[in-house]
Parts: sequence; C-alpha cells; structure tokens
Amino acid sequence: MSSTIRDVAIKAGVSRSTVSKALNNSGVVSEETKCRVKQAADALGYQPNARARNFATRATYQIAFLADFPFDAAFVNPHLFEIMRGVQHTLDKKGYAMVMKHQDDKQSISFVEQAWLQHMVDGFVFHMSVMSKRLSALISKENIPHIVIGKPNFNNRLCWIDTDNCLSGELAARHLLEQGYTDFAYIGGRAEDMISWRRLHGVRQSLQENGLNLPHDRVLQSQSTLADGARAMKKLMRMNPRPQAVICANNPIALGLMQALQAKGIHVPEDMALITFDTYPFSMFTEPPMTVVDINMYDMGQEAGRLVLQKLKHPATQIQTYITIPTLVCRGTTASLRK
Amino acid sequence: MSSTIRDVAIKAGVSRSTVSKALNNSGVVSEETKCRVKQAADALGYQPNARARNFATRATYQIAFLADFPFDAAFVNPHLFEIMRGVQHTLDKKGYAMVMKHQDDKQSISFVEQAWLQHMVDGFVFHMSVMSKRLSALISKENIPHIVIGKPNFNNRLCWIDTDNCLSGELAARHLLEQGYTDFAYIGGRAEDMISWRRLHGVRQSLQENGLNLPHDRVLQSQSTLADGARAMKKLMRMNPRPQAVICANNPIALGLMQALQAKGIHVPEDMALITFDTYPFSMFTEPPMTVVDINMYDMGQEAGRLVLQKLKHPATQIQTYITIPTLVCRGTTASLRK
DNA sequence: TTGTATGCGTTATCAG
DNA sequence: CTGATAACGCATACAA
Repeated sequence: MSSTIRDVAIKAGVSRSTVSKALNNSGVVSEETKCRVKQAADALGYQPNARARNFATRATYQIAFLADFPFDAAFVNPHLFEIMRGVQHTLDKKGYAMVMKHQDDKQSISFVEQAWLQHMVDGFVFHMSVMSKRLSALISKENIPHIVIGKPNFNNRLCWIDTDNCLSGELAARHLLEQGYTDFAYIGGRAEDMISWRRLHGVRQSLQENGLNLPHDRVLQSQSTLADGARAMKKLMRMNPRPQAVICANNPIALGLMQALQAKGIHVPEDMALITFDTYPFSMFTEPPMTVVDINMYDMGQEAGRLVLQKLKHPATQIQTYITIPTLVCRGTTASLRK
Repeated sequence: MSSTIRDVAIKAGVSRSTVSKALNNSGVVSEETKCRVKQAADALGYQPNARARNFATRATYQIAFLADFPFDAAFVNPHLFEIMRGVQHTLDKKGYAMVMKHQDDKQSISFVEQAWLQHMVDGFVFHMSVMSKRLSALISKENIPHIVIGKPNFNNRLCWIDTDNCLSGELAARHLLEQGYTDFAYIGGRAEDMISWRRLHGVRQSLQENGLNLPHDRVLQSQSTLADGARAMKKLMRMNPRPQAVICANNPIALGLMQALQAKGIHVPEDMALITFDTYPFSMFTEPPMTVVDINMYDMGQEAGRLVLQKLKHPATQIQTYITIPTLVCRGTTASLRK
C-alpha cells in the first residue's frame, strides 16, 4: 500500500496536522520542520490521496463541460473542439480537471441537477446546445458556478461568453474597403442561419460608416453547399455593374463560387475578389488560398475556463458578457487595388 | 445544507447502514424497509454525496483520456474527436465520467504517475500520441488499468486497440475488382506516411489474391495536397494503357486529382474511376461524391471504453488487441463496368 | 433482517 | 509554531 500522511508524520516526528500544513505550504509552520517533513515525504514517496482531500475540502477540483456533441462533431462543429482545448488548458493550469459530457438539451436539466447536488463537480461550462430556460432557472435557483458558451436567446441572468459575428462582418467589409473595393455582393446561408445574418449586418454597418450601402439585389441566399456557390456565380454574372468583391457567409459557398468562377475563366482576385469566414475546412487548400475572417475559439475556451473558476471563487460576481475578437487572415483572394 | 444519509436514517427510523444498503439495492434488506427508506429519501430530497462515496469506496468512477491534442485538432485529427465521443458514451452508460487531458509524450509519464498514485482517476485511455516506452514501463510496473488507442510501435505488454489500414486497402481494391476494374494506379502520401503504405499493402494483397499485381510505375508518391493530386493527373495521362481506376491515399489527393481530371474533360467515373479513404473532409462535397472506405472511430472509442472498464474489473485480463472493421461507402466515383 | 462500530485520509479548529 | 481532536458522509464487516 502507498503511505499516508500518518506515515510521514511518524517518520518526521511530528503530528499529522503539521504534515498537512507543511506540505500545503501554510505560513504558520517553521521552515525547519517544513523541510524535515518534505524530506520524510520524499523518502516515503508520499502522494496525498486526492479522494480523501476532495472529501475533506468539500471540492472535486473538476469542472464539467456539457455539450450536445453531434455525430461527426469534428466536422459538424469543429469550433467545439477548440473551445474544449482552451477550457481544458486553463483549468489544467489552475489545478482543475475537465470532465467531458454529452447531453441533449432535454436530459441536461436532470443531469446537471444530479451532478450538482451529488457534488460530482464544482462547476459547469455549458455549450449553448444544452441550454434552455428551465436549465437557466435551475442554475439561478441553485446558484451553480457556470459559464455559457454562446449568448442565450432568451432573457436570463446567466454568465455567458460569445463571439461577435457582427464584428466579423464588419472586419470583412473593412478589409475590402481598405483594399480599395467599393462594390460588393453578399452570399448568405439559409434564412434561419443567424450567424449569416449577423455577419451581413456587420458588413452593412461597415459600409454605412463609409457612406456606402449594400442594395438588396446584391444579397443572395443559399443552402450553403458547393452547388449553391456555383449557382450564385451565374447570378453574379448577370449583375450590372458586376460586383468587384464577394463576401461569402461560409467556406462551402466560397469554394463553390470560386470553382465556378475559375471554370468560367474569371480570375480571383484580379477579376473578382472573394472573402469568407473561418479558416476551415477549405480556405487554405484552394488556389489561391482564401482571405478569411477567422475566430480564435481556443482563446474563447481559455477565457471561459477563467470565468468559471472566477465564479467559483466569487459566486456573487456580476453577470458576465465577453466578446472575443475575430481576426483577418489576408491570403490570396483579395488584393489591393491601389498600387 | 443538503441532507445526509443520517437525516434519512432518522426520518425512516432506521440506522444509517440500513439506509445505505436500501438505497444501493442490497438484497439483504427487506422490501418493506427499503420502501420506507426510499420514501424518506425522496421526502428529504436526499442525494448521496459523491465525494464521500468516492472516499469510502476507494474509487473515483472516472477515467482519464490522454492525448496530445494538436492545434486545430478537429481538422488535424478529426478521428480523435469521434474516438472521445465513443469512449465518453460507453463510460457514461456504465456510470463513469471521462476526464479529457492534454499531454505531450514527455509530460505524460510524470502526469500519469501522479494522477495514479494520488488516486485521481481509476484508469486511463491513452492515445498513441502520448505513449512511450517509459510510460509503458510505468503502466506495467504499477499495473494501471488502461487501453491504448493505436498499436504501439515497440515491444510492449500494453492493452491496445487499432484500426486495420491494410484491410482498408484490401476493401478498396476488392470493391474496384467487383465492379469489373482490373487496371489500377495508386497515389500515396509522403514516404513516412505509414497509413498510406499500409493501405497500399492491402491493395496489393487484394490484387495478388486475384492473380493481378500493381507495377511500381503505377504507384505515385505525393505530399498529400490538392496540387499534388493535380500533378498526379498528368502522370496518369502519360501511362499506357491509361489506368481504369485510381486509388488515392487520402481526401486531398483525391479532390485535387478529380478537379484536374474534370478540367481536362475527363469524366469520373466513366472515363476513370476513383476511390479514396475517409469520408471527411471533402468526399461528400464533390460532384459526383466520392466512393470511400471509411472507418467508424466512434465504434472504436466505444470499444476502448468497454475494454478499460473490463481491465478495471479484471486487472489480470490478458493483453488485448482489437481491430475495427472499415466499411465501404459506395458513391459516385466508381461504377460497375458489368452492366 | 437490522444495527453497531469502524475505516477511509485529509483538512480545519482550537487549545496549548 | 505545534498537536490533539473533530469533522467530512458513506460503506461495510461483524455482531445481534
């Protein structure tokens, strides 16, 4: 069997409580005995029992990460993985572990209640995919330390953190303006794709600030497939004047459009510039590689980790909102018109 | 404060040990008192304290999942995510939680030692990316319940599970043969890409079984980029006779090749068939969608979860090896020549 | 079938 | 600064 604090105490000739204090670097113990205790602990290869420690300190040093992980999650929602990596990294640095748990939004309420009341974890990181009004109510009622990834679409007192898709749209438009483009088109996703709408909103804001605007006939909708990108190309060709630059709501649209343009002998970016959002899955593989507005989800994960630990320490901290900053990755599908 | 087993005991008018037995459905307690205890527990909203339970039972009901999660892991190694999902699912069903932990192969030894000796988890799932001889030695010495994802490339007594890339290659070739193709080419990855070599090996085996073979000049190497696929196209065109079907070691090569072929006016699959491995990232987006040999990593994750729990129960179980079965997804880039 | 007593290994309180 | 002692809440061997 492995040795306990008791063995160390005997070996060092002190009491168990002194050992505990010494090894936890409590200030109230003399340097001399502290040293003696540590030597004894080393000699015995003493390792504190985490289960006993959790029991005594009434903490698990663990945070649950809850999400509705879809089939083929790495492709359906690659951001989720980066967020988790970020969360795990921060928690790890602070001595906490991250427990990954799949839940759908229905099970999640009963699971959270049980996990919390049974003291299985100290706090939660919730992905929006498991959030609901009822869960929100439970969290408030029980005062559960938490952070939500994604802004809840209902009134709440939750702590949440989200990316700013509107700002992403602004950045995309601003980049094009800086390069000297003035005449744009936007190819969006489905009608219910809120991210696409927010990005469009940001684009419009940027244009307005510069005294420009985006007429309705320059905004196309699509189903976000490669084929939709190709279809959009035909519509773009009919526009008069033809737009100088196209903002695509996502990668598949952009790739489909680009392939169709090139098949027609239209060069990117010389004849028509192109910008989209997110690095993956295609943007870097194309020829030329795409200019994109990217979001560092790892960063957001780290921030989420920090926030949940903060709630742990100061449960009364005010409702938090935090917005991560998207960044522009300028590659080959946009070029300056000013040289 | 929440109520404890003691409160339930008082309320039900029995001893604490009886409550424990009753709630854990021990057979030795009468149905009547069992019922009474459960009513009392419900009335009080009693929830057992997991920390105390872990302490008393000397278990954490947690398994650590260790891997060297790369930057942009969802894209660099999407399989990892599916494996984790599978592991988590199995563990969850059995009342275990999965702790995700990033480690590189150097840190991992000291981390595992500490986590194990401090009783932080009951067992480990190791991805090959964190495995090393020294870690292997530690695991054997301490008799740590574990399963390794991926066959270690050194002598060992570890429990591991891996996919059979050779079998994947066989399946790809067999499918082409069944469709009536007899003249193949193979476009592989880099010289150090073992997966590509194993797949090629499987292809050759399949051909030999059918009295065919793959001459060396029909095997091309590449860097696994889209551009490499396009370059390969030119070499294929120079071959005489021109191969009927091309097996691409991975998605990027296949997409690059297909685009180049189509740009030349060569139709897939009519003029040249094409098969590759893995569904993602491109195979379903192309026109026509690609026929691929896919591997269900979620399955393997589930199996890994099962195995580590088995080791937990029966630490003496023999060294395990398990091979998951790849499956053929027949889509549009191959067609029967026999009709 | 039920109850008693004890162990699990730490941390925390409080008196010295 | 140190030590005795009491939690922490549950499970379990053993006695009744």
